[in-house]
Amino acid sequence: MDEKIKHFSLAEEVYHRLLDRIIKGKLKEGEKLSEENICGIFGVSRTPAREALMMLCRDKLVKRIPRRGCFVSKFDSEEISSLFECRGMLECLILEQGFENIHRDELLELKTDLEKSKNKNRKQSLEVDEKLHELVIESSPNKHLQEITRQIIRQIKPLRSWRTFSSDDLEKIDSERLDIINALLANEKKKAVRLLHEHIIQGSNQLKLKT
Amino acid sequence: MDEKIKHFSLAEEVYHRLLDRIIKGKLKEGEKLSEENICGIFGVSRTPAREALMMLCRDKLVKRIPRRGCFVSKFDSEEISSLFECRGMLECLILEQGFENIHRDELLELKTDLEKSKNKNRKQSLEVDEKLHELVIESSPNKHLQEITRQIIRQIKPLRSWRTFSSDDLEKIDSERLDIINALLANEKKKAVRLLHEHIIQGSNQLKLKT
DNA sequence: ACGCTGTAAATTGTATACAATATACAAAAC
DNA sequence: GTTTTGTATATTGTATACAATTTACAGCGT
Repeated sequence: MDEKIKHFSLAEEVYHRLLDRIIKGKLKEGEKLSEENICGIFGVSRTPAREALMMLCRDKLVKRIPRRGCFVSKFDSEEISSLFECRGMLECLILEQGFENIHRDELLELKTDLEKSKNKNRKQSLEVDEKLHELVIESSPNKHLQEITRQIIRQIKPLRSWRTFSSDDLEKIDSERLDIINALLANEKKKAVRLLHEHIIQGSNQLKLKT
Repeated sequence: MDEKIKHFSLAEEVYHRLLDRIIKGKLKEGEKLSEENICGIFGVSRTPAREALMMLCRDKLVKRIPRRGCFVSKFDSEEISSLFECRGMLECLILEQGFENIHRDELLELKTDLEKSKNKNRKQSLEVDEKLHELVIESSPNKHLQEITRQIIRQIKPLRSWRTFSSDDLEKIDSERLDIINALLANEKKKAVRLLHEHIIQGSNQLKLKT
């Protein structure tokens, strides 16, 4: 499925494929990523392998220790809190300012998707989640604020795969999302911001239970 | 002056020296940074030169166009506004939450520095500015929010060197800073936040005049 | 004079070879 | 048995060689 995307360079291709593995949890936190290994897996030389690792370091998904190598980033409970709090602050800041810019039609579409995905597979649920937050982010007129918010979310992504959710959890999360969408549709700004914040912190708490 | 710092690798050393040149405006916006040139200047091979360029891309100070090379980032008037607005939002968000955490003693020290640097050289003025904003940033209990705020500021740094300020401008900026410090010392939170925001937007406007 | 085309030069992307350092493990000292 | 130390191995950091692509420019035609 990644095959369709044509990359400019091998480095980019290796980067995207490693990124995918990290996000999907196939590479676990703390795992060593040696350059030779990557060369072997993807059939490239060390140069693009190294560059791919540097890009993952930029995303904070990999940590490089000089002369010792690269490791999939590890997050303790405190850092998870910190990341989600930061995300919460940014998204709420955006929503407070961009509330009026959210398109009702996309919101309604999302609501339909959400109702369809209810009681369905987890993948669809994640897609709806991403769309909802992306809709919020896009409401900001400030591209840089958008970018750093996406950056924080990218950092959080792998965490979700390291945790399995109960169907109860999933249902609760879905209903939180529905509430947010409804508040947005009803033009209830303050409520929407509050719910969005609670939803994000809630996500943090569920992840921390596992750790 | 950079010589004192011992770096782990050549790549890091080249990175820091290029960074310095960009921030000081010795490398102008849009300028081509070919790998061979960098090799020649710093006496290293292409590998560390390339890696240094990648690090500058991470900082958004350099833009890489595939198969065409790297160029010092260029900012149009709109992007400058956007960057400063983003910075303003982040610093104000931090100050609103971290107001109580700002140390009075460091603030008083800074005030002394500011009064000493008044009517002195521009370099000292810049140092006071950095300290003030760093003091605000450190007041946030959230390390990630701190980091992304510093990231935005780093992106803005070169802009200042591309503009020469009149002594009137400098005096005005200094007085703005003093007002902020006084508001912080007087525990006038709302006023401090408002002044901080105005100060940052003011900085943006002064830069845009040139562009 | 202007624009097109093709070839040569220059530059980036990739692979590989070499150097410096860290890791692992075995032997010796306690 | 534990710790230390030295050597071999493995891995990262750096340099260089090769491939692919872009850029520059001369030559040609109109």
